[in-house]
Amino acid sequence: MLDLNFIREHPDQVREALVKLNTEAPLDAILELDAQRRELLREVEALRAERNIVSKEIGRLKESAARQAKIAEMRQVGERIQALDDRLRSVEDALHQALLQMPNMPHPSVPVGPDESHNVVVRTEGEPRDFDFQPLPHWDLGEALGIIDFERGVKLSGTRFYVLKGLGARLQRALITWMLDLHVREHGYTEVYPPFVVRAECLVGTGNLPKFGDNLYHDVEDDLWLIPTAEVPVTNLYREEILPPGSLPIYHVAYTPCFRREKMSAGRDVRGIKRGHQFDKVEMVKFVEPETSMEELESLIDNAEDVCRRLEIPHRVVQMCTGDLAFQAAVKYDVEMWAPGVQEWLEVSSCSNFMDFQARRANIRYRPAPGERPRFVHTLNGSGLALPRTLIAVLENYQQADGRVVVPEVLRPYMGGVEVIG
RNA sequence: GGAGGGAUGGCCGAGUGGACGAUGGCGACGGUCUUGAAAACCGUUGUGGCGGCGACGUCACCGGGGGUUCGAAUCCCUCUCCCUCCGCCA
Repeated sequence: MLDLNFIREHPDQVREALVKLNTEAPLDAILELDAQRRELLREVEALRAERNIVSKEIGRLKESAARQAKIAEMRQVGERIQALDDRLRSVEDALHQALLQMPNMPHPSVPVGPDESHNVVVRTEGEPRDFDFQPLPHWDLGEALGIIDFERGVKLSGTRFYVLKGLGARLQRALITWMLDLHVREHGYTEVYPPFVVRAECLVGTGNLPKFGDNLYHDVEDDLWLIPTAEVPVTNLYREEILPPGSLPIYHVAYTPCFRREKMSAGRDVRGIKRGHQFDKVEMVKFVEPETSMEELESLIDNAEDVCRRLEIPHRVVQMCTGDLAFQAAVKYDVEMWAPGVQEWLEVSSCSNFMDFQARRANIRYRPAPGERPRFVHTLNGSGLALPRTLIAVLENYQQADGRVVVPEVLRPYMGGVEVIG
């Protein structure tokens, strides 16, 4: 959510940003509703002040004609307050709804462009391996090795579901545990195990609702939502809280499954395990002081890249241009691993600085020092990493001519010493 | 799932229609006293909206929302959460 004061004072900046984002939002409605709200507030508060004073007088007066007259007078005032309150409430509801539709403002450093074709490759690390044979895509490797079962996944749950089996399941579990250990031991994160279903408020807090409900699984009976990412429960850990002085920065890392209906991506990437309705992810979430958030973003990206480095898989960092920026993000970088089988760069991590956008929605504040006024924190998050795509990259980069897959060095202790799959 | 009891400030806890944004205690912070500390004593100690350059004024907030009333922490409705007992259960 944007600061209403900011919108009121800089409507032209906001309008300009919307053009850069190549999107639309109810800016004019917000300005209009805000003006109405303030006018109504002024009126209703003056009446309330009057009523407060006279009501106290009434309490002191003995029963008399004068007292009855004042009561009658205040009854009228009460009716006017009631009427104004009703209008005020509907204006505030409409204003709030409109504000929830407003995307974050892009950070000044974000390159301007209409769509993903204008994203910028910031750096590339590692050399793609030289193959003396034709590297296979993971779906062929996985099936041949008996570690991915697509058909039975579909039998159980429909399209975009699959089953990992044997050393395939083990490899994913090894990756998860190793990544968690890496972020906890080397990068200073505290591990969190959150609920996988949340209330709607949490999704509003992170920015998934109300705009992107189509992409979520919703249990109607209990009105709970399956999380699309650990970002949702972990960011909302401190919803409606004022963190005491000295709390920041907070670094959390969580492993969770993620559930996405993918209605918006129907038909894309249907082959393999790249895009499923359910996938695992290790997610890093940071709560920091506003002044530090851009540096914190750098180290967050580096933490994600470190996973790639240690797995010895080539990766690159891509900065999203304004037209490809997520609704909630002020800045966003993707980390992509090279996958030689499918011959593409796979997005294994998405690292964003939301500034105070989520903090406003979720009302997450901190107190800089004892006695000082609370301020909104800045929130950031980044995958560290998404499992299916990392699994793809491992399988495809470490495949041998005979179809077997070598286990990356760092994972062997987590694989019970297994060095080769197949 | 059934029955009952609760939710008040950082914490504990009083308050059942009018001087209550809220008694008191604890904690924290500042001060007096002291060589220093403790004790004692004094003081400070929530969040947000609106108006104002500002001192400040004003409105709202006693779990959330709605209602009754001239007036609500207090009465009514509703939702959420917590606790106790019973049932079921990995």
